[in-house]
Amino acid sequence: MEAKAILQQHIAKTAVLTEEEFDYFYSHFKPLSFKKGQTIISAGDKVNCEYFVISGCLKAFFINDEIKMYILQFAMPTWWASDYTALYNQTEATINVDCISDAEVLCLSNEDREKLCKEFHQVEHFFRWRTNKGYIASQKRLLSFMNNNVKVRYEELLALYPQLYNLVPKHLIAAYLGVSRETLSRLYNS
Amino acid sequence: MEAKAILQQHIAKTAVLTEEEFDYFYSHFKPLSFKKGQTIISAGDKVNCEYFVISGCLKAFFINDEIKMYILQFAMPTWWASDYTALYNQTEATINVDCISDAEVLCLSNEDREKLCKEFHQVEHFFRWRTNKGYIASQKRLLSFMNNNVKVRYEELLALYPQLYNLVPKHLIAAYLGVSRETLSRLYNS
DNA sequence: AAAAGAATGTGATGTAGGTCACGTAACCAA
DNA sequence: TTGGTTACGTGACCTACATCACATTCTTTT
Repeated sequence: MEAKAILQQHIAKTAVLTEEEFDYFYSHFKPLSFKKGQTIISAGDKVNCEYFVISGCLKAFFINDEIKMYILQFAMPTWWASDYTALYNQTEATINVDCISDAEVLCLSNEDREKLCKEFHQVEHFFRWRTNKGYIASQKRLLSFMNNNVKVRYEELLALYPQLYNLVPKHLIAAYLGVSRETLSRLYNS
Repeated sequence: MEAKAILQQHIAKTAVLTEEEFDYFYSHFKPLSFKKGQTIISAGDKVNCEYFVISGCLKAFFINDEIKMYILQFAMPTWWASDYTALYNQTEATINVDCISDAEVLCLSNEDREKLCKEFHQVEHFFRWRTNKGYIASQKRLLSFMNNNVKVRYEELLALYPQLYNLVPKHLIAAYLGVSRETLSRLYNS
């Protein structure tokens, strides 16, 4: 399936748009292809867009002073990714986004999103719903962080996204769970 | 200032409503008063409403099997609180909400929110913006959890909400930070 | 096919924070 | 005012996970 149809199906779950309206909506998205390892957003950048994943897998991550990486999100097909703090506040990126595998994405600028939200009530509805989903997921992850040890969190993650196990190197899973790769390695070899 | 004016001012920052529209909007909110210690949502409840705080302070928290409490959110005036997972998925509450001090709130049902979002594009806009704020804050807290030790998180929290220091007992601050009260106590006595 | 670079496994040792136990002070409620 | 509950402090000890160091794959690149 091509990009347009994937986006259309994704949107149709929450918003009702005519073919014409969707065509217009879609015309604001810019298709981009990236190779494995390529960077989409670097800390320090001006952030203008958010990215809808068509194929492949991205990661959104933070690097601290001691050069340790923490992964905020893996973005698989039909997921969205960006540095939303930077995007909404028009500040410099503190979050990086790059490609775990070759990836195709659709890029939507902040201004275009806001414009489309204003023009179509249904588009605004869609984005409210999407953010809501994200918010709920984020709260759940936070709770799991406070409440569960690494082992439980690891099992939770694999139960939720079994694809990750083969797709993503273990040290990135560790970076998502917020533990050292050594600890994770010991964990599942027992 | 009374409840209506507080809500109006809060909404006006992101949504444009005429006086009449706002009156209609406001008519869907039910004012409620609670005493310190009273419960608003208990785990297991059916959750129908979200709550906008006019005065006082609420906490939204989770209790695990070992009867340990983790606080997801303190809700101060002009903040919203509920068990959003339960509210949106129409499932039983897993999160509790209760009153840290006497509190006045405005209660809005899930159906009314959705109805108002449908009727007024501007209301939908407001709720998108609100959830967005929440999402960004939640991501930030998650990152701080992974990246910072308790001491830094404690200082971060007090810098962000200095009122909490006097308003909220220390063991609740500990429950928000996800540490034992003993550790927190040792921390700020050094 | 060789060389270089990632990714992973595993031991030894360090440490932040948890748990348990007990004491004191503050705050209600009758 | 007295007894009970809640908040807070502090010592002794324990544990999950981090860090460092080095060995062993597995993957690219040339």
